[in-house]
Amino acid sequence: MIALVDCNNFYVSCERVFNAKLNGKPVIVLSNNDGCVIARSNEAKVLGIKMGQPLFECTGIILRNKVHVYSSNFALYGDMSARVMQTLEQFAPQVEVYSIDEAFLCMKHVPQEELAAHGRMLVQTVKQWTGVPISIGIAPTKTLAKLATKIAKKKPQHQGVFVIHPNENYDEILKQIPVEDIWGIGRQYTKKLQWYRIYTAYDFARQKDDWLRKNFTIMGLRTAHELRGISCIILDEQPEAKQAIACTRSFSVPKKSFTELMEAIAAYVTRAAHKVRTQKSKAGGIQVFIMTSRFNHDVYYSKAHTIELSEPTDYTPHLITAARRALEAIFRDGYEYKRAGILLFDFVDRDHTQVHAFEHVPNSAAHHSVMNVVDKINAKWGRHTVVSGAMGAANIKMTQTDRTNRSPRFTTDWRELLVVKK
DNA sequence: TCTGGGGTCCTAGGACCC
DNA sequence: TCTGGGGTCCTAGGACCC
Repeated sequence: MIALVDCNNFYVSCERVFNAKLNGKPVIVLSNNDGCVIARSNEAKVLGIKMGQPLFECTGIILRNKVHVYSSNFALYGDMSARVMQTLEQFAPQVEVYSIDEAFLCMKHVPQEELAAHGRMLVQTVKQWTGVPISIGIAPTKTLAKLATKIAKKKPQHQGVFVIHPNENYDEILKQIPVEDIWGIGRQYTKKLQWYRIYTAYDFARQKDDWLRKNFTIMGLRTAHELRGISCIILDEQPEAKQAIACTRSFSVPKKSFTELMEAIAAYVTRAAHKVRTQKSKAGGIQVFIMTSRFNHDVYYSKAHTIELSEPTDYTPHLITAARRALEAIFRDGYEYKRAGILLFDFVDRDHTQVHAFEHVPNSAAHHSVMNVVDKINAKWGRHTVVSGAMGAANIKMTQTDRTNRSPRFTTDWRELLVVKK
């Protein structure tokens, strides 16, 4: 049996841990630049605020209902996530951290008849140790565990836990689940399924294998099997190193000049390169992309350029140089760029890199030491203590993004600890 | 006026090889 | 009228996830 633990309205719950006044009130958390709604308390959901909705579309609702609005504070959410995961790891032999607010747990050490009670114990413990409310679905497969979690959330009588037992007939449960609520069925597939008059998880699971395979690829077939109780997606405790690492941002104020864009891109490369070093890889390629607002169709410009590096590297200055070449290839004067980003990929293991036969790579050991020292200093004194000059002052803290209502970094910055009493 | 960011996997089709 | 038949690799694009 597999359990899926899902933190309820995670970002909102993180804010509530440090601000009890928010309990019972409508609260939302916004994306970068305070652009879209990315988390909502139950009270905010009831008001009709949608996931991903642009802020300007719901200002009316917000003002009328005194909705509490927060800019995103990922330093806080990331740290709270780690606390939740550490707690879970004490109660399960295997834990797969699936996202910032979700984890799959192996439940095979718990007897069938004790699963629900065990789940309730986890709910209580995580709440007590971290302050974060969670819901748990337990089932024979990951896809069913996902469904079980949805049910657990919807019905308070379950106390945050819902179990689908392998031997029970759960057709009635599947009949209540619309196809769009199935893990792996998104917007396009929902449309397609409805066209075929397939409306519930029950309908979907009953379709013939070859038809599923043909219309929804191997992924759709796998999903159907999982709904039938046949496990196809294994618990993956240690996911592979990433195949690509990206850093992209929208700008609150559009950028027009090459210099401005290049400074932003240097900042993104710096971030991504640090992540690459953390997973002990070197990147063999880099892609840079820039685009104008995708909502203005009259003057839309969007272009990407990829550079293959002659030698895989994790050395920030080399990556910035390559990024500059890529930007030179796609930059056009006269546009108002609204978004830019970089992607690093084609990773090789840092410790097993092949040296190019004819190209002498000078100082590669020195480069390694430099990056090592930079990373150590930044880990100790803060991410922006030593940065590349190419970034430009404005980009050092990526301050081009607006976050007017960010809460303090309660758990990761000594200067921003929660003040109980002055 | 204002619209997030970071990933994964699969498939079809073309290039190329023997 | 006939016009080989498989492979592999790469890429772009489309779907999905949170």
